Amino acid sequence: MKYDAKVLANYDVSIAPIDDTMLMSYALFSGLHNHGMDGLSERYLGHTPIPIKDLLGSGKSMITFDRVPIDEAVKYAAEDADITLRLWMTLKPKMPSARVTTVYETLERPLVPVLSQMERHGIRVDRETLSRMSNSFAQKMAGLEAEIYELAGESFNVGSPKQLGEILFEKMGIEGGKKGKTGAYATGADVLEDLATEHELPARVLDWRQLSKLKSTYTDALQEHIDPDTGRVHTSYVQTGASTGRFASTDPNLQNIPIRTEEGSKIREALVEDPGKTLIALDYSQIELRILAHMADIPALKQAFSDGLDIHAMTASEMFDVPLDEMTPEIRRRAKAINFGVIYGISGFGLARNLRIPRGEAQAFIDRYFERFPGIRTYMDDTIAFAKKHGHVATLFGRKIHTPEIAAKGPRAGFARRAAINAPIQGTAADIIRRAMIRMPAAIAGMPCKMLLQVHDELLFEVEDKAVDDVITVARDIMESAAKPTLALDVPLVVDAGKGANWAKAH
DNA sequence: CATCTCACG
DNA sequence: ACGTACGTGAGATGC
Repeated sequence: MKYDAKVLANYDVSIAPIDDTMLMSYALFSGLHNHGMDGLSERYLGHTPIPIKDLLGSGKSMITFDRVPIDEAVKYAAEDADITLRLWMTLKPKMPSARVTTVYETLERPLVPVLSQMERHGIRVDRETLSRMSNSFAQKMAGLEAEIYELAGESFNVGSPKQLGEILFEKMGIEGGKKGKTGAYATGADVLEDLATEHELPARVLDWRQLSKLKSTYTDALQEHIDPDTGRVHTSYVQTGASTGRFASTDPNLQNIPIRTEEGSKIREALVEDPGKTLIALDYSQIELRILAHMADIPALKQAFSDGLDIHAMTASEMFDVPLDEMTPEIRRRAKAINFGVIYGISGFGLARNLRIPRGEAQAFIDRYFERFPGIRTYMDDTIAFAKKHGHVATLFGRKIHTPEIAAKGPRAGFARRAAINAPIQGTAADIIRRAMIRMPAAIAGMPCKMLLQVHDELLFEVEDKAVDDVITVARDIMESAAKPTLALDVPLVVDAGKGANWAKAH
């Protein structure tokens, strides 16, 4: 429905009320299968729809729908409408559960016009900034390539993991090359970082890879996504994109714009305000840990959030018996890794790899954590037991995430258990920001302000300069109270705000 | 088209 | 004994 709503909006047509079979399927069956019309048609109607490829072709010779012969277009469009109606008649009676229906009606359906608007607004991208950065990256890469060829004693494709593996582990004879399932040497960043302590070449390759990634995926690709009509980039959110309730962002993905490294975060300087306006970024502080503290009912964590303390420092203090005023960055870093690990369904192996410590040590940390916060283990055990009994887990809003592999044997069971532990936490956070987004248009109605982007725990707005502080006040209030009145969380939700001429400055 | 790699929360 | 942190999308390579 979102796609159709956007097409119709070009002709000033709006539609209400709506139903959407894709969203109905998502509310009913997230985690079980995908929710596209073609798949649903095969599953429920036993009918394979005309593939759009048959009309448009693919790749370079692909045509647009307006150039499809009318008789073919009619058959396709009529089938599309017919199947959608038949799917609706099939799925509507499958929604007897009050909770699933509530999720569909309050967290899925109302988002369609909200996301349509955001996608239509798009965000302004400064092509010149990207172009300059692209040239700079290209120069630096060329310099690195020369060094790499010199160190290797020959030229090769640095971007080919296969060729790089052969250079490192065969030609140069570096020890410790490990081949994966497919017989290729592993050359991921973890591997190269280890080698880089002893060898120049892998260190240079790591630098090259970072630049290559930034250039191809961001500075170059983003320019190609600038709409010539609007001068802006219009992402597409896939409302059913993640099983947990999060969205996916595609064409381009604006939910993975770099920020973690200094080089990378400069990309955000190219995502800019319209003249006379300002970008505002509001993000939830530690929302998943807050939800964990509430769901697992951990008094110490809840108290720390209520008191506005540094949660990772508090965890470290509790775990390692270090007073807060004697906390060191290294101890805090370890506690932070453990806190994140808990959200992901912690394992000794995973924590050991993340912290680069022996597995036994990591396991000792985890044991200690469970000792100090026994509610965490109870939450994990209860969640897995629930998943085994019901075949799904749920968010605090009642969103179901099905866990069909929870009964599997072997390594798949481990994946399923960790996913089951994570899903209610990640999913509840997703539900909360969805609620904020749904309430936002009414809250900012009349203000010279547009909501542009969502990045899982963050919303980005474009606001006329004079209204910046008012919008921050209003939008923050909507976000911080988004769980209410459905949920009475034992922890406060806190939203940090920033503003600036571009996305980097707004952070 | 599968695989590897790497960007984000 | 084995293989593991959760959720995503996209570009380049190579078959």
